[in-house]
Amino acid sequence: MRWSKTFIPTMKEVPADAEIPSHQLMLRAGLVRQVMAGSYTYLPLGWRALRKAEAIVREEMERAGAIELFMPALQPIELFERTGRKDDFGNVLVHFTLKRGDKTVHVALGPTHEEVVTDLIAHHISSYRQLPLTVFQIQTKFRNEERPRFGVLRTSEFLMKDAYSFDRNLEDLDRSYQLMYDVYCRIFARCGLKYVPVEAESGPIGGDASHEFMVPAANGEDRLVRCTACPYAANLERAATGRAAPELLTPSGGPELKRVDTPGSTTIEQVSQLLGCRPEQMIKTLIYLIDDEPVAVLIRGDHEANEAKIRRALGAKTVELADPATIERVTGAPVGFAGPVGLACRIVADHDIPRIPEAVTGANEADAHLTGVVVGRDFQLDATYDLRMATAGDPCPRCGEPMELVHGIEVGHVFKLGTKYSEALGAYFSDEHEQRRPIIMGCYGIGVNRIIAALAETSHDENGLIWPLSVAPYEVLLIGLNMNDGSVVGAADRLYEELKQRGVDVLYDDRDARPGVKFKDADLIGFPLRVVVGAKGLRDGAIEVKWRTDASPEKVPVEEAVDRVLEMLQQRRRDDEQQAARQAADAVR
RNA sequence: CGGGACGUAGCUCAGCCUGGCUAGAGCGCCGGCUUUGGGAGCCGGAAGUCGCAGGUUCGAAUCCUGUCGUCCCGACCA
Repeated sequence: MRWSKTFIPTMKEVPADAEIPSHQLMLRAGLVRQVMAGSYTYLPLGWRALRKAEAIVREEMERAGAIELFMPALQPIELFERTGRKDDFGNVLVHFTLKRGDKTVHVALGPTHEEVVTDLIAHHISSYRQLPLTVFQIQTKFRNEERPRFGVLRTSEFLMKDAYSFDRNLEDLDRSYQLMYDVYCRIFARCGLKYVPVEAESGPIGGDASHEFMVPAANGEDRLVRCTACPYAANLERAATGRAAPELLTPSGGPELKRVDTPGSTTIEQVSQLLGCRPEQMIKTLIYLIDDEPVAVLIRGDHEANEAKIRRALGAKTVELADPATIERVTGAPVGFAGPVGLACRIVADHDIPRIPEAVTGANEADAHLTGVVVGRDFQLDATYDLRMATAGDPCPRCGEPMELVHGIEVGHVFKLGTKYSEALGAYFSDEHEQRRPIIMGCYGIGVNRIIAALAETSHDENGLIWPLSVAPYEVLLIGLNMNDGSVVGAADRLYEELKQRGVDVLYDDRDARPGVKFKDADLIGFPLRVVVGAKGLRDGAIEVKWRTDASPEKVPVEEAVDRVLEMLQQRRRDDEQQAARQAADAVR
């Protein structure tokens, strides 16, 4: 393609509305343009990159035996009502009514396709002989995000590869799941992403039923915890800590228990400021309704409660913060003054609570707190649990080494669904014993746009983007430096034609622009391989070849140029492929 | 949905506080000349409903009210 014949609106200045690197660079490099908050046009270069990522996803899915199909974005609302997800999604679900003659049709734009695919399978799979089956599609999804942000990272319309597996039993599901997990590793590795598979909340099935694929990035919306020594990694919701349960003592002496006035101070910050103590000295007393019973959960002042951990620790079904009326009834005080001393309800505590030598807590009375609180003397605990969000420095649950907390971009998610949808939508099969059983499902998503955005976010320097060969809009940029110089134009034109003929994915910058402009654009967009034809080099019969990441170019005789370019591309492809295989193998391990 | 910021030319922004003349600059764009290895120089030119609506005023980009839009923080995100 000739630059002069395509459409690449690059920008020298940073658009005021873009804050994070991927957003700024994708706009400046002419990859995307915003249409409104949360929706973007993919310009020719951005679309090419997106389609290359899509092709990698498709190729690997098919290699793993998944079958591609294509479902409609427009779906009957009734399917979402049958699974209860109309309410679950709430405002996120885009739905509206259409007039058809004298009928009104209530439809939704698919935020995902569990309903449609399960309905399809319910109609056409009835025997164990037809299983297992994994289908996938690459399709536009719609979600009315409450707050679209971060450029193309969080949009209300996006390209998603979603796959669904159908199995006879849990063992087969494990196999399907593992297959998808492994494929995801290959996909992200081939796309040149530095990804981390992390454990995620598993939902109804439990165990290792869900993993997210994260790309660590400072501007990522999600947070993950990973061990600095071993491969353990989990999202923040899920991350366990390897803290040991402390010994529970019943001391008698120690500091004096005192009641102090703290008028109007209900937050950790206010109280610690007023009393001159540190948040880590304080005990946060959260009144939860756990299976509808009030329970006080004790968390250190500087920590954050993790409701999933509370649910698991207590073997509960539902965990929700109590309403103000309940809190007042249980503690005898308004919200903000709860404390464990003299509290009537059940009390559970995080491991860190007994380690506070001299704690500050609410006094269960308005406008008052207690200081000098000693666990085991002023109130009793029978056990402690891991009930809080992990933080940086916590010991790894596998090996005990310190963990780190980093932000990440979620690019993929694999999930064991079980029978939620098959039961709701009647997807049953007869097994070999003539038993009618619900089909066991798994679902597997990849945000294709996010592959591009995550690359832009993590692979750039001060001059612009740096694409891997595999998803670059074009692999090679050929620059004719001075298009008023007949010899340059002649040589560059010949080179372009020959590269094209040899199947090279090349963009030819044939613009009548100054060299500086062309070099800056080349770096900004970040084409992997740059080939320069200039008058200077031509005098010595040479052109120049340079990788985006190289400091200086290599001179190549004009007559060897095409072969050299092909050779370099081949070599790089081999290297990338090997590296991807190694990375994928590491992750699978 | 709570909190904050912003809206003036394609882009980045000044002007607004303290109302007043043809509404400005840089970049980009168009034409001309010069220039050609890292966003060139000179000359000339086109381009703006000052987000929109209403109000105050002799007079509004500027003050007031409303509204729409965008961004950021938080809540939310099967």
